[in-house]
Amino acid sequence: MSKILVVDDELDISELVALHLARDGHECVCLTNGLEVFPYVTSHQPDLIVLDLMLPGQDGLTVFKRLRADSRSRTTPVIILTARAQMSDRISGLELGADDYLTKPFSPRELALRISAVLRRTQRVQAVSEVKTGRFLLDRKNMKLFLDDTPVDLTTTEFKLLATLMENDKAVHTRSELLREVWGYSDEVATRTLDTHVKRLREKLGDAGRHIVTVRGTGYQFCVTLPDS
Amino acid sequence: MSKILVVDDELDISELVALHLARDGHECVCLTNGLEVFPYVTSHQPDLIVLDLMLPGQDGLTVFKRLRADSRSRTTPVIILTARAQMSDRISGLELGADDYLTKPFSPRELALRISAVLRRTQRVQAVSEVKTGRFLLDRKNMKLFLDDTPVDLTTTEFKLLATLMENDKAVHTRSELLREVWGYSDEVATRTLDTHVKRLREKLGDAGRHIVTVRGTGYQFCVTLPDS
DNA sequence: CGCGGCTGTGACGATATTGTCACGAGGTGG
DNA sequence: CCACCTCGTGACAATATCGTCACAGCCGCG
Repeated sequence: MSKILVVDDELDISELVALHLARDGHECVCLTNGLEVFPYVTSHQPDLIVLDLMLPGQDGLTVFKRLRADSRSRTTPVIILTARAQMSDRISGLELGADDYLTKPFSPRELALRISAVLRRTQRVQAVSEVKTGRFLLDRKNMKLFLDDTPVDLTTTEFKLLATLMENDKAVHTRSELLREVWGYSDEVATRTLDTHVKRLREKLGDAGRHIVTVRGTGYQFCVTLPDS
Repeated sequence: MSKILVVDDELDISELVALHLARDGHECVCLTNGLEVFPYVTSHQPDLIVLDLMLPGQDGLTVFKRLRADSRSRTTPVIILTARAQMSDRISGLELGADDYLTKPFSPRELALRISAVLRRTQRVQAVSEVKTGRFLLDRKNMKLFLDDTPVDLTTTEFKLLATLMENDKAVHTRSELLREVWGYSDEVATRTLDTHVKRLREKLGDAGRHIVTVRGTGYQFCVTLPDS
């Protein structure tokens, strides 16, 4: 469900945590060295990071500060793990804007619950702006489409058309409905504009263009799953 | 700065907390009875609620569940106060989506820090003073840009524009959004001001100017990494 | 007071996007 | 099987958007 990065030099803790997270359906990656964190985060974009402060290579607090200073990871949720003796570190972490922290020793169930709570907050925001269905991810806020995680450049009209079609899987949109919602036409017009745009959209989508299904005499629908043929 | 509602039947705790919060510039209101919370929240819309579980009238957990069930308060940040003996309640609170919790006895400073951390997440009150990403280092405090560790002289408007674009990697900023945030325009204006400044900024950045990407029909985005081409 | 730096503006050209047209392909009903 | 209707497509023109440039105004400083 979500990509969780766990950074802890104690392998028994990481493995126990990973087991719990996998049970919740998350994809979990474990790192043990502070120097590995930043390169991993900027290239893999995890949904959440569990970060121990006591790390070899580069200590957790330095790693955290760097994550918060970089525009690619400054909003990535981070839960900091602290030892009881490190009360001052935990307060420093809070001051830097960690999303949560947990004091060792902790129960894996509690960590899993905190992770769920943080993800719920951050994914609630995402749910409003993103539509993810099948091979498609539609980012409304940024007017971007990703197909198989690859960005596809769409014009604003193409994006609006696709977004309208994807709003409800398999919903059939009439031509007049699409012309009204995407183009603002208010009355019946005989125009090939819609056809041309559907064509251009299908071209840009390549083989995934067939997810836009023509309903003859009515309009078009978007189908995530297609019958094999 | 923010309206904080503190709900605790122990007045000495509430008053100590209120004193600390006032020191941080917050406006603090204290309630002692669980039945008073919901009516107050729906009419006053506090920015954050500190909620003790042990309450007369209506216990804190029931109050919290009601807050989360109502659309007016579903997203209001809540920090739950628990006694050490109530470990099961604290986990129940997390499962319901509390933003944080604190176990009694606690230091008022720690609560104040947690409140700041939660408000920071929900309100984006503070911006990181330094943004370092890729070849760029943006020093907000001194209004300085360093490109490949070399200082680049920017005017105040150029700096504000770049800082806004760099806030979140790949976030697309519309023209009207940029005109509002950098120039303070409040309505739609047809102006080439933004284009001219983007041009001047790109000139000063040299080859790194291509990190400012035009999104036709929408505006601009800042991309730390660019596709090779 | 003059000069230089900064900023905003409008005109114009370049580029991208969009709409239209004509024609053919494909589907459907009689 | 044929006529008719609907849709797809390629080419082209129109329109919208962005980039650029030159200039003017403002402000601060020497």
